[in-house]
Amino acid sequence: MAENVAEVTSQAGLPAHEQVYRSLREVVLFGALTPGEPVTIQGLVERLGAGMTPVREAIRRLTAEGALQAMGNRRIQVPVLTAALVEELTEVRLALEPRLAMRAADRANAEDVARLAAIDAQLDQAIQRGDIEGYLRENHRFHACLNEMAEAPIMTALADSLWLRFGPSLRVVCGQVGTRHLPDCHKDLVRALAAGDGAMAARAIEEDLAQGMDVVLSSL
Amino acid sequence: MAENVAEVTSQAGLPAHEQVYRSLREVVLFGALTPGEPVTIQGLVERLGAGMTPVREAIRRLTAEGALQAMGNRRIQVPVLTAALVEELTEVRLALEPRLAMRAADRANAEDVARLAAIDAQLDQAIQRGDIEGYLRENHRFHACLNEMAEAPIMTALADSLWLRFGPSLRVVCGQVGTRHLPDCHKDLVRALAAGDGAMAARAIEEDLAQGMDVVLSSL
DNA sequence: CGGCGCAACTTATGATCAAAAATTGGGGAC
DNA sequence: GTCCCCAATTTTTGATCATAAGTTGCGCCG
Repeated sequence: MAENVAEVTSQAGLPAHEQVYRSLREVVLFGALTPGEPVTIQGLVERLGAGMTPVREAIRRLTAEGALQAMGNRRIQVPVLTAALVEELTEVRLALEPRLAMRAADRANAEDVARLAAIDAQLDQAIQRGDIEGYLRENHRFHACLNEMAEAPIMTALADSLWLRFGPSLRVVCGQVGTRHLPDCHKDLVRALAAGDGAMAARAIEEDLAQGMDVVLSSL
Repeated sequence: MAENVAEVTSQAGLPAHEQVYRSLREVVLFGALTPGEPVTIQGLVERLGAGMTPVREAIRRLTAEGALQAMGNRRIQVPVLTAALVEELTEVRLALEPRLAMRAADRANAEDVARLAAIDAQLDQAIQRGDIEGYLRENHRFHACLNEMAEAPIMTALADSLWLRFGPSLRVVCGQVGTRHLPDCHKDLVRALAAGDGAMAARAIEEDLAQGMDVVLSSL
């Protein structure tokens, strides 16, 4: 091993701290780290083949977004969710994401809808395959894409940071229950977007979201 | 000059990057920097008497929270709000803060109410005095205190990060219109909390918030 | 008006010092 | 004699700095 900054993410031209940030973000999002697992600077320095400063900056950034948690005694770990936190996350997501979906419905053109449908198709395949990593990736991509369509940078950023908070737990859940029985109300959503029906889009995302968070909650 | 990390904030025992973060946060929040003003690492190094690494980390953190903005060409500035952004900010705040107020109303005890009332009294004094800095500080403290009472860490963190986004503009506005004519629906809110009336608290905060953001919006 | 060069700033490294955590060994209790 | 708990030591990790190298932007000269 000992290759450079990351597996796939490494893009020349970007500053090292940005590359480290993206790698680490993916790591958190798709569950290479489990909740409670300690994150050490030096560990990342070795793992990513980067210097201390970029790693340090990336960690601070992720910490500010809630993806990592700084313990009092200068140690850092992936946050462990409690039931109360999951409920709060659900409440906030329910406050934000339906709004985003509604805006997206107002703005979506045919090309956008096709893109989403394509992602959803890949998602289905991943589910059929039982490919957890694939499910997590495509599911996130679907929502990220949808949110981006809303053209509401602040809300989108917030929604993204929320995702970082439950990503690791989602991975754990998938490991326990497999990819079947996971929510997928995306079909309704795509239909709603195609029809430009904001209210229906909001309801679809609400359903998807509530189901997803419920699975997380039920796994403690 | 050349004293240590910051005017008031400097607390021994805290890591330097934390101290720098707090100083810089206050600087942004209470308008020592105006929107559009460039933020340089070296400038802060000199201004705060800290090393590069802590400053760098603080900047990344604030950037992740939306308090600062990274231009593509590695330059950093205080974000400039557009009308669209202010509207979005208003929408998100309206989605979050009434909820927080409602929760706060459920939990507030007499002591909490007294604390808020005390802050509000100080706020009134600042307004009478025409003390812009005081107004900004106490106003923020009032809302921060209220949000904390809701015992919803995630929502509180989000609300705080939103505040960082319009803080600088709020300062500009105050400079233009003075401290009179600024919204203050805090009396209603304190009453609602004392009565444990969540709906009323939500309405009060909604009003306060809408008025405040309106002032910001009207100043472009 | 376009291109060159200077100056300011950023990025990144590696060394150094400090603080926690992990480990190990000794002493006492049963 | 064995086991457990505490304390000193070792080791790992974090924080910070000084500095080297690389960019960017701007202004000046042709």
